[in-house]
Formats: sequence, C-alpha cells, structure tokens
Amino acid sequence: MNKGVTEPEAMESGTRTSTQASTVYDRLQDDILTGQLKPGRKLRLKDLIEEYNTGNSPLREALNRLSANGMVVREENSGFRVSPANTEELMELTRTRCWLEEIALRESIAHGDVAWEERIVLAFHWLNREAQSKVDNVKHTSSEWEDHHAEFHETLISACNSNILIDFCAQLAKRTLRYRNLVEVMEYRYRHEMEEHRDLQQAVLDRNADLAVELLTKHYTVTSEIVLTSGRFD
Amino acid sequence: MNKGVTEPEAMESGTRTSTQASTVYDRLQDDILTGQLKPGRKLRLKDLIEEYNTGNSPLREALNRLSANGMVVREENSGFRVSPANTEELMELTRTRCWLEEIALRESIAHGDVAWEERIVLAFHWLNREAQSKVDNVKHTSSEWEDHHAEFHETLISACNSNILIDFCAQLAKRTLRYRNLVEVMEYRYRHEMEEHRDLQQAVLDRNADLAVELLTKHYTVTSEIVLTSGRFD
DNA sequence: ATTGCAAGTTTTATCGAATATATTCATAAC
DNA sequence: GTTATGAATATATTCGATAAAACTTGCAAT
Repeated sequence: MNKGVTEPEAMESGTRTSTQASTVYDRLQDDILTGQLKPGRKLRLKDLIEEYNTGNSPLREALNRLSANGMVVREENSGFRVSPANTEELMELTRTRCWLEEIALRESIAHGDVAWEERIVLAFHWLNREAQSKVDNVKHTSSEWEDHHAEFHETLISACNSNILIDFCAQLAKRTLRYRNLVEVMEYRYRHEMEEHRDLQQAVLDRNADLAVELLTKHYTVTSEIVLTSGRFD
Repeated sequence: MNKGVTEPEAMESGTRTSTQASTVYDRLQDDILTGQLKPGRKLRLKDLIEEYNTGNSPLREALNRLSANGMVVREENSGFRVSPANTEELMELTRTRCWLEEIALRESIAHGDVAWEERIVLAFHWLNREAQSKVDNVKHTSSEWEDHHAEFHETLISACNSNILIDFCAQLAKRTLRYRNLVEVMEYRYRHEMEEHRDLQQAVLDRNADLAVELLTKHYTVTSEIVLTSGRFD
C-alpha cells in the first residue's frame, strides 16, 4: 500500500520477526494436532485463505512444509488434505515410538549428566503441578497439560546424544498426540498417569535402564490401547 | 492460452502429470545429494529461478519441502541455504543410522517372508552386477551404482513392519550419501564392499540376526570413518 | 580506526491475476 | 440403466508485480 512509510500499524498479533508462512504453519499444525481439522479432511485453498486470513503463497508454503512432515498429504494437482487416521497407523506409530524411545532413553541414562537429572526433576514437577490443578478442578486448558507432558518425555531422552533421534521422536509424539485428541472422552487420562510418570522418573533417576524402558514402553502401549478402544477412526 | 485444445507445445521436458514444484524439488534434492550444491551455500532465489528455469512459487514450495527434511535450512526472512555439513553431523548421522537400522534389520529377519528373501537376492544380484561392470571399466554413472546400493539396503530392512521407520532410515541414508559424495576421491569405494555386501546378505538369509547386525553396523561405521579421514568439511 | 546512522541496493516474502488441471454436470449413444 | 463425451465450473498451480525486510555503502561524529 504505502512504500516509503513502513507504518508499523496494528499487526494482527505481535508477530514481529516471524514470517507469515511460519505463523500459518504453526496454526495449521496446531489445528491438526488438536483435532480441529479432522483426519482426511480436504484442505481447500480458498477456505483456508479465509479461515486463516492469509494469502495464497504463504499458505501453500506452510502446507508444503506440513506435507514433508506427514501431517498433511499432497495430491499432485489436486491440493492437500489432512493425513488420514486409521487404527493401523496408530499401532505402527506406537510400535515405532517404543523402539526409538527405548534407544534414546537407554543412551540418555547411560550418558546423562547432573544437569539432565535436574531438568527431569523440574519437568516432572511442572507436570505434576499441572495434573494437581486438574484434579482440583482449576480451570486449565488441556493444551497446557499436554505441553508439560510433552516436555517431560522430551527431557527424559534429551541426553541421548543425537538431535536427529530426538527430532524423530518428537515427530512420532506429535502424530500420536493427534490420535489422543481424536477421542472425545477424556476419561482415559484420569488413570494412573501420575503414578506412571512418578515411577518412570524414579527409575530413570536411579539409572535403572531396564525398568525405565519397561515402564516407558508400557506407558505408551497402554495409552495406545485405550485410545484404540475408545475411538473409531477409519 | 487455449483451453480445449491443450497444445502440447515445446514443454521443456515431458513433465506430464507431475507438478513443477515437484520436479524442481527432485532436481534440487539431487543436486544437493550429489554435491553439485555445496553444503552451506546460499540459495538465492533469483539464481535458482534462472538455473532451474522455473518460477518463484514452485521454487519456494520445493525449498520449503526440503527445509522440512533437513536438506535445506530456512532462515526466517533471509531465504534458504544448503544445510551445512560438518564432522559432528556425519558422526551423529552414522550413530543414529546404526541404531535405527539395527532395529529394522532384526525385525525384518524375524518377520520377513519368502518374497522378502527373493527381493534381497535380486537386489544383491543387481548391485553385484553393477559393481562388476565398474571393475571392468564399463562406462557407468556413479549414480546407477548408488541407486542399486540404496535399493539393496532398503530391501534388507523392508520387512520390519513399520513404514515410518523405513522412511526415517531413508532420510538418514540420503543425508549420509551426501557426505560420501563430498569426498572427491572415489578410492574409498574400492575396498571390500562387494565382500561386505555378500557376507551381509548371507547372514540375513541365514537369519543370523546378531551377525547381520554386526556386519551392517561395521559396514556403516567403516564407511563413515573413511569419509571422515578423506574429506574436510566444516 | 570505530561506531552510528541513513539513504540506496539487493533479496525475500507476499499479493492479485492468469493459466492449467481436475471435477461436475448434462446430454447422447448404446 | 450404463457408459461415453464435452462443455461448464471449481480448484490448484504458476506467473509477474509489489511490498517488506535485510544487507550494503558512504559519510559523519567520536
């Protein structure tokens, strides 16, 4: 509109240094993960441009990034859709996640230093606290708890000495989270997760790798099974 | 221009059903993997538009996809560059690759069926044949051998029952290949790779998981070390 | 010399329009 | 009824131009 004057002007939300493609990427990913955008749903460019109040190019760039991460599938010459969800994929995700996190956890336990232990203690503390406020019926967005939960699990494997592996695990965690958010019933969360996390943390701090791996694997497997029986996808 | 008649017209290369963004994606990836585009190199849009004879949008879409795969790094508001290469990353890649392929190989050996065995035999045959023609000084593009090589390793782990894991391994393979292509001296290939592949194949067909894993791990580790001592990155 | 600033230049990111491709719908032939 | 055909419509992809941001350069002050 104006060239020389670069009016700072009311900019939606103070997205200073970030690019538009990146913010719409974040929002899209978030909406997919939280289940706002349902699996398999066609992503019509025109609609998204309206919905996310952005332009053609940034939107397409975001979608292209998401497609490389498996969040979205690209259909050559006919646009994009949210990657479909099905039982088989959740099982595959869980299986693979157990394999990868086992390695990452063992390596972390073998090489983690004191600072790593401290980060675990802190992450557990925050998770616990959040869980407590949930029990006490304090208003909390479920996403806050999810953030702390993700943070806790990330911290456990953060000393594995491979950022690539950490990144893979993060991808698996995200894609799994989507399934959890697809089942409406939230009951499944009120099982013994607090105890599970406590025991897991203890085993890790004790450097008891075998036990820790067993607990972690069971944690993921049980969650997956609950989700599988609670929800119908595909 | 014309609608009903779809004039074929001189179209660069017969890109029928594929989109322009995808073809430039393939070419870019190829040029990065083969080392035509050196690590860390700035990717100026204007230059690439010329070089790849394409437009702004498809190019940016391709770059965005590549950035999600770690082939290219995005620098918010200042474009793209080829991901830098350094000793540490190669070591991390190799380490991670050994971990992941160990799992994938063990699973494949545990669950692979007869068809899988046949695919291995075939893949090995083609690789061997290609290697032979190399020894005989028959003209061969190095990429042909690389294709067969990749195919062989992919086949070994193809029965692991997790496409996600297979995909991760493929990513690691690609990113490792780039380092191999960075060292000009090709001598490193003329070691006992043929024997290594033969022994590996044998162990796999014998369903001797421990031996197979040992051979595979050594194969990757040795290659990595040779590359590390032959080339200087970072 | 070094730092700070401001115009000018280059490069990136985004927009709006044009083109190519897919999809739908109606009609006709079997 | 089912399949084939072709216009009409919708949608995706790409182009060319504009705006925004980063980077450079030159000059002035310390």
